[in-house]
Amino acid sequence: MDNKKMAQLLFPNIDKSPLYYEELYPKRNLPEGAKVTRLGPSPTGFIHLGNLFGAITDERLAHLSQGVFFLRIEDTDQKREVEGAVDVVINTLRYFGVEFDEGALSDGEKGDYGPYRQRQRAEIYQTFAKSLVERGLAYPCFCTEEELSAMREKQTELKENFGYYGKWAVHRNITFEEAQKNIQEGKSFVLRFRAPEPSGKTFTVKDAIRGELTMPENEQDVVLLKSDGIPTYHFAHVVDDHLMRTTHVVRGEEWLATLPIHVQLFDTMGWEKPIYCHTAQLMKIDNGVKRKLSKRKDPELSLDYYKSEGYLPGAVWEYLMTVLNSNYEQWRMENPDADVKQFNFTAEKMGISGSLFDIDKLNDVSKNYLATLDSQTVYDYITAWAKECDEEYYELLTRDKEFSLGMIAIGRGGEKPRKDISHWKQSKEFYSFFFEELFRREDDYPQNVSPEDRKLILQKYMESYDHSDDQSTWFSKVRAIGEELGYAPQPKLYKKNPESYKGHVGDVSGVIRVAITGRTNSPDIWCIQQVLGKERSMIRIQKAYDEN
RNA sequence: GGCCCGUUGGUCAAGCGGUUAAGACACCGCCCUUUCACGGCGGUAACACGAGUUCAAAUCUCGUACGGGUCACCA
Repeated sequence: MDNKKMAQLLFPNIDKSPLYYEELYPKRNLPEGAKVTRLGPSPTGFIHLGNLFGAITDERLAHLSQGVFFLRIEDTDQKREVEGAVDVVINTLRYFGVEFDEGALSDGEKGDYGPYRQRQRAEIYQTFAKSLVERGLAYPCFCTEEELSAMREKQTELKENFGYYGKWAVHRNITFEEAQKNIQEGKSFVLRFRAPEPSGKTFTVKDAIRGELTMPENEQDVVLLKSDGIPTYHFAHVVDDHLMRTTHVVRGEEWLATLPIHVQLFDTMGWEKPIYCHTAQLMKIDNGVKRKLSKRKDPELSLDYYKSEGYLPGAVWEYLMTVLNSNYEQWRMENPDADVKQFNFTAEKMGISGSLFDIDKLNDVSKNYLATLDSQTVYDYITAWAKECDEEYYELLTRDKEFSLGMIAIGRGGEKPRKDISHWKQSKEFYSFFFEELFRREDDYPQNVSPEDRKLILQKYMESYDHSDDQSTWFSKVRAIGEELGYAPQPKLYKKNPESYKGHVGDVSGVIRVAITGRTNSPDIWCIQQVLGKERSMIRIQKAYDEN
């Protein structure tokens, strides 16, 4: 009877019963095997690759099974909340192609299982908390922060386990009268779970990624509701994922340690547990040490970074898929043109040890991905990116669209497309010589060619140049110029008899290449000249001639 | 410190008691080739260590080492 009184004392304003909510949020009517997943970011304004990693897992699991993927904002910690962070989360995820079926949206909510912002669910948590008090499974704790840290110090001293449990749980057996007195004195309290007496027992759960896990039962009297009446993650997770009828909980392995709490809570509530999928952490090398990606230390791993560098969402997906599912690359080789969504993504194929984030691999995947796009598509993406991130580049790209399209088209399409570009920011570097504003000589002329010959080559080149020559005519002229000056028309000839020649046609074209592009390495010169136009090409040759 | 998770080449990784221990990225060499890129061929390079179980162990068990996570009125 005391428990009922206690419950009423603690939650005088709660008048609904758990049953009310059970009926309000009935089981979902979904096809057999459909998975319900959720992403539960806290609105701190920082969203990183790890979040996307999890989001993709959630999204694939749900949609491959005709299930539901929803967004729940876990804003139970008011202190850490950053203004506008919810929109940042939603917009960033949308940019990266993660769409939710229901949940919190920037302009409201969608779905029948809301509200989807945890602070708005306070009453729901309190209803279930109240029922736990009634059952004698939760109690108020009036310890202050100071008292708790003093306790912790003592535990350290005595080398006992930290925490609020067993004999350390000072308010565990608080009486109704004591509680009433404290409340009347205006003391604030948290609601703690009354864990079973320490027994040393273990239990096992099946994790979809890790298989069978054996862990000790929880014996900590964890906090269910904070003094402001808002739940901790543990309680919110259990209540929400039950009422929202989540079937699969995907989260990072840092949650493994608290899994015993969650399992115990589900069991005492008498609810069916979701299937847990604890993903491996994305790691990075820092001073030779492999460590978890950290929000504080790794701003370059925030999703905004990839956006601002101009990595395409599709490319990032492609990369993440190779990390997420070990058989993805194999599948991709067999299905080069298939949509990534056709891949049969499974939790079982996910790795269990932390993966290092590999920027080289991302770049490679990204190059392959971008090579499959047509010029117009690339133009659209690249200008959209530049508009937001690089005004100068945007101006250059858009002042003559046909020109830019021609530039992008070089080496694109066909059997063996060039793979020069991994992300848009880098494309500016790559394309720089197409624009007078960015053009400069970066490399030296070929060593084999003397300064005198250099000048002669450029002169003869100008004299013989005809913009309407096709590629092979053009090249045979270059060859002829070289031959006249003593350069082998074929590299092979030169290699056979290096003494008989000054160099070979590659050296001759190298001079022209440096004159036109400022570099020793570039796409095909003829193609570049066609895009540049006769006039600009000749100006560059002339300029190089004058400088030599 | 307690508890939990992990450890296959430089990186990502297949592997599920018998394999010459895949593949991808990076690197190197060769070929193709006017440079580069693309493409093709080839190469260097790995089961953390020690016991045990077994005819047989990268695979199972136990220790050790190392790495990571977690022990909040944060998620």
